[in-house]
Amino acid sequence: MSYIPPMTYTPETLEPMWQQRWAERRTNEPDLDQAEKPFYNLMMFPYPSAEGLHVGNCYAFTGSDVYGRFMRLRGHTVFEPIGFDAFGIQSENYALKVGTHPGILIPKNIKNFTRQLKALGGMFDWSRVLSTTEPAYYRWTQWLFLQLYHAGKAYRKKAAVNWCPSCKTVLANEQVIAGACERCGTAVEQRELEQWFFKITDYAERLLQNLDDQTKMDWSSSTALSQRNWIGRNTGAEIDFAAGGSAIRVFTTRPDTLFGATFMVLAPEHPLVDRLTTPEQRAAVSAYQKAAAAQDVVSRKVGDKDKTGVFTGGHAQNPATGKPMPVWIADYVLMEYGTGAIMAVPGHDERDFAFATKFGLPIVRVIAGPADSAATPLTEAMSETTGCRLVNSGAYDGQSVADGTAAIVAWLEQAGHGKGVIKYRLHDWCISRQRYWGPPIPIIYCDACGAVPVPERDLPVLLPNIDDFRPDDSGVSPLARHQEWYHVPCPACGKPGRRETDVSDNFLDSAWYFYRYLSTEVGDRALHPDRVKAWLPVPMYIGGNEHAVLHLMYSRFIAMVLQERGQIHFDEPFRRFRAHGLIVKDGSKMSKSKGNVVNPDEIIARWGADAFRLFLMFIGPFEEGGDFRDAGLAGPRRFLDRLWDLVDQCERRTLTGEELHRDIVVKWNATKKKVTHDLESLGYNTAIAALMELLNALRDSNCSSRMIVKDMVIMVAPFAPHFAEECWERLGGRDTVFQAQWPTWDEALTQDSVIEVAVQVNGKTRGTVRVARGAKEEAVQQRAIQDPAVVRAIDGRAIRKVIFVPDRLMNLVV
RNA sequence: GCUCGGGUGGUGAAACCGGUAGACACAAGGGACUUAAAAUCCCUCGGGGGCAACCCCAUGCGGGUUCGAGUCCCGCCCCGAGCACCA
Repeated sequence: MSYIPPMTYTPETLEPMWQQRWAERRTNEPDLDQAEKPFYNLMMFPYPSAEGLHVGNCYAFTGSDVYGRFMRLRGHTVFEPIGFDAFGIQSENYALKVGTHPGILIPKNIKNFTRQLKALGGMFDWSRVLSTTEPAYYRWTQWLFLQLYHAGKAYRKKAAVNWCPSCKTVLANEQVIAGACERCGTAVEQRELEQWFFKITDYAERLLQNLDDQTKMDWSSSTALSQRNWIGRNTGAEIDFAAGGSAIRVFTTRPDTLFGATFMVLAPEHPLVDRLTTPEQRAAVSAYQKAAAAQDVVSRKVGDKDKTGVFTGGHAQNPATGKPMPVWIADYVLMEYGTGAIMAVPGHDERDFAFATKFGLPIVRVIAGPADSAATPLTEAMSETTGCRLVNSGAYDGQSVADGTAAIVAWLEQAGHGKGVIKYRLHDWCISRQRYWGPPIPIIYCDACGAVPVPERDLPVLLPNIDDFRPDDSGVSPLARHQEWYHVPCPACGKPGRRETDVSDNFLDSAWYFYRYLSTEVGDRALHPDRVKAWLPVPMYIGGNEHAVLHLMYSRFIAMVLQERGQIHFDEPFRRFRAHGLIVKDGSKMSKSKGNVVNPDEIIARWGADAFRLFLMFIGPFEEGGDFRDAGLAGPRRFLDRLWDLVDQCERRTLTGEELHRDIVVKWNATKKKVTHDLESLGYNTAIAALMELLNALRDSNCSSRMIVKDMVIMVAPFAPHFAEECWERLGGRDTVFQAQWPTWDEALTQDSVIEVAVQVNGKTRGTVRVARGAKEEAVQQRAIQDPAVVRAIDGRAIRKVIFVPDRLMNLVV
């Protein structure tokens, strides 16, 4: 007899070996044109930061990968692509900080990310990897801009940006800290610049309605809710107030309070301000306008401020009461929402109340609650509506808020003073960035022809590789300094033209990357029609809720435009979306300043990627996240060690069902059922617990059935792929465990034939009885009243009532 | 301020539709093996009482509904996330 050395589980050699085999055998590179049951398993692609993969990335990718591998074992051809979202302000700011060109930094970061992602063992198709910074990619980002342009969904207008007068550069909102530049601390002001916008507001209603369409969208409810709030649908009315020969148009959600509108407030930059201002007030008004403009965009909008404002000297007329209303300007009214002007109803709006109180303007009650009369004084704004009625409102007195609203809107329409309208909080998408690190917007300005789109054949508009990519005091993108790039003939008339020097928003890159994965090797188009038809929309998208509104909303919008242009066959790109939870460390958020950042490389080196993956999926419900504690890795690793030994000892001969212990057979079938259901619903933590239970049961009963062990290896494969591959091979499997069949179970064998039923007396559990499954009430009761503890609890009293839940519990009420 | 999500042992967490609260795992303590340590294996492990069989208390707090509540309803407190002068 030859000596067989004990097999030992060594992930540090085994994992790289399998990663290499997957690459050599092209295990994870599906044929996109011939797939029988295609399944597109998408996860949000990472931004390749200099720090490398963090635990949050690992968590998200593992959770998504587990699902993809599970679907593959269930017989689908799974496409699981990966790429890098490497353009944008994050990369650029980091490059500025370390003083290295992003064109040098990014490839380095991508290389590091690639190494780490491979070490984590994801089922990625590395033959189709992409980066948004490659000309072969952003050529199509620019093409996409042109699609929107030609669809009439791209337009230019002036909009405010944050401007640091010291750094002489545009700042993103997140670079403004408490009204000051994050780098130099100088007070930030706003500047008006011509920028490109996409008309996402044209789709507000559709974006909202599709959220309720179960056939198109099955999303995490929290994500859908964020989108609803972001779109912010409001019903109300637009009302015109006559003022000095023209009309001030306002939007209100409370037309029922029209009789309580005692003054008007315009945004400082409202176009009518000039005309309404009287000579005596002119100086004060211009000073206020100037001060408002000097504020940065962020602090201008932050609430809880003291109300400020200036009287213009002009008046408007309330169409309902006929009374004159002084017209004020104040920065609490925002130009970009509604019409930039409001009718102020101080009695029933908190902000208007504060303003009226401060400046001594009249406050009138027009809504009364059940306990109020028309004359009850208002000590604060009253915004309740339920059970309330209109007062001091002429012919409308006594009507409910709902009836009054309808009646006043009807009167406004009939009298020509206004109409009922729906407004959305959603703003058009500003895609211009006065920056370097992004795809140049493909537009050329010509004195004769205006803004001319770059012809498709001239794409990509390459981002020139300039050394000085810093923003400077010119106030325009650094690209404007690159003379030979900047000056270009007009594509329409051939006369000298100038390129658009802004680049597009990073979110445009990520709004379409999942189409590009399907055509990475096809150079001449962004959308591969047959593959788009076969693989999209995405059946399962997993990502972080931090992208609930921006990325996910923009991707939906882009799909709607592409569908209208006949480029794709759907308007909702993500059939299912699931948001994963957040990983914290020892109870608090991981951050560099706290020094509690976990380095995945170290974890993998110490415990192995499989143990790491198993641990991440085990620490809590995937959609809720969990708490990372280093000690916790021991459990999953021990589980793998034990399963490894079991594979080692497992019997050569396959035992038949009859030879196995009944308890084990039940446990085995119940586990297969539970693990399958849990994986379908991303209940990874409980699926792993069930596998651990089965392993414990096998060990306790000294059972090493080959049949069961094989099933366990398959079920553990989504979590611990390298481990499973090796075990599979040792059990005589070939090629890859991922071509195995997912285990099936016998429903009749998922429960034991004899079960324990709890016996309660007056709702308190006093004992249990073992009865045959499905036992009748009488039989259970007969056994129950023999239990000594139950007898004691009944204490000779008569049973008044019996509650019986078959196979679970009996409650005797005395 | 508004809108979501969440409060269960020393810790991470389980608990199907209202039906035996604490599965699974970590940590801790004790034991076996070992010259020793590591690893491994076995036992204990919400709190209190009792020699014991057992009994009482316990899912953030206070009420309620129910034969029965971690789960449902009402009112609070705390933590996390998002939105925020949106008319």
